[in-house]
Amino acid sequence: MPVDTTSALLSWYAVDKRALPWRASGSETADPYRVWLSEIMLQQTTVAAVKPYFAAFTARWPTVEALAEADEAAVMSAWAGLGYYARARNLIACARTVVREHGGEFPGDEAALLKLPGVGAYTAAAIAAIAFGRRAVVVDGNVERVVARLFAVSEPMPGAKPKLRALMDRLTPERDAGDFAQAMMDLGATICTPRSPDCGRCPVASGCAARAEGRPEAYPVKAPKTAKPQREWTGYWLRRGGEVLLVRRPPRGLLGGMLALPVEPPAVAEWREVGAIDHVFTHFALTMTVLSAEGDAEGEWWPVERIAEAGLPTVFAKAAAVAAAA
DNA sequence: GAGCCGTGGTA
DNA sequence: TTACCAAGGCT
Repeated sequence: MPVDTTSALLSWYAVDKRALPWRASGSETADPYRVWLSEIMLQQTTVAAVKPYFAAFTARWPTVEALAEADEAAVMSAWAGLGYYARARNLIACARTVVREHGGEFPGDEAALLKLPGVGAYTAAAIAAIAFGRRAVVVDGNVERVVARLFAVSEPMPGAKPKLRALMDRLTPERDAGDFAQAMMDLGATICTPRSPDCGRCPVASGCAARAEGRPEAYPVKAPKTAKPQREWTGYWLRRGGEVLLVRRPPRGLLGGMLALPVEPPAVAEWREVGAIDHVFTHFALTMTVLSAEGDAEGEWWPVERIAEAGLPTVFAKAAAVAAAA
């Protein structure tokens, strides 16, 4: 390579890194709690979406001890709208594990981090490197894309993952592994983007094999995706005076543990159709017909005027908006 | 290993 | 509008 890719990226990052709320500035030491919280929130989620949730969580629960003592329903409600709700369930379990089994201090070892709920290979490596200065090979979607382009890896995903990790291992320095990982992720997020990489601004373009081939956006190679099935649900808006019936969904699976509208009919006679909403999940598309009635049943009764504070997942927030307007 | 698991932004 | 995509983890 014409330039040392690792050194060039570290130099670029020192000057052009993004200022992010969970990122230590200047000579500050990264707070493992904030690094962990941000990494969990950032899983498959954009920086822009995470920012307000990170601010709200750190204001309300400034330490892992505070989060460990939090009411579970309050945490689930605070997470509402961010998606992938298993992350919130694991967040609580992880905070309690850190307090109970690690004296309230996050472990610095990658292997110990990997045992925590909700912490997988990527997150364990990221926390070890960023919050504890350990050398760890951090591989996320950005890293896979950047590395696939740097080396023009032609093997399709996900089969190429081991090769991409080995290449990242080769690039990762002994010191500054955390900065290097964040440099790779910043590069992937801002310059080496999926659809239209801005090679003119890239600090390592001269060493990029995909750039040399002329089609950097062709990497990483991916297999075609299958179409999403369409599903139909019915949502029930049961009113009792100024209140509406909500139910707690089962602890696992789709929207697990979240407050929701019933999707099985409460035993009420006179249902009236008030509208329908469309929503797209990761693996299926949904049309939900919304029925309304007056009556009584078992569950949590919530004031209709304060439905926005209930912490409903977006699909049910849409349905509630349709029903409340009818 | 492959399917499950949300949401909002972008082209 | 449709399709793709984002600092993945769990089973």
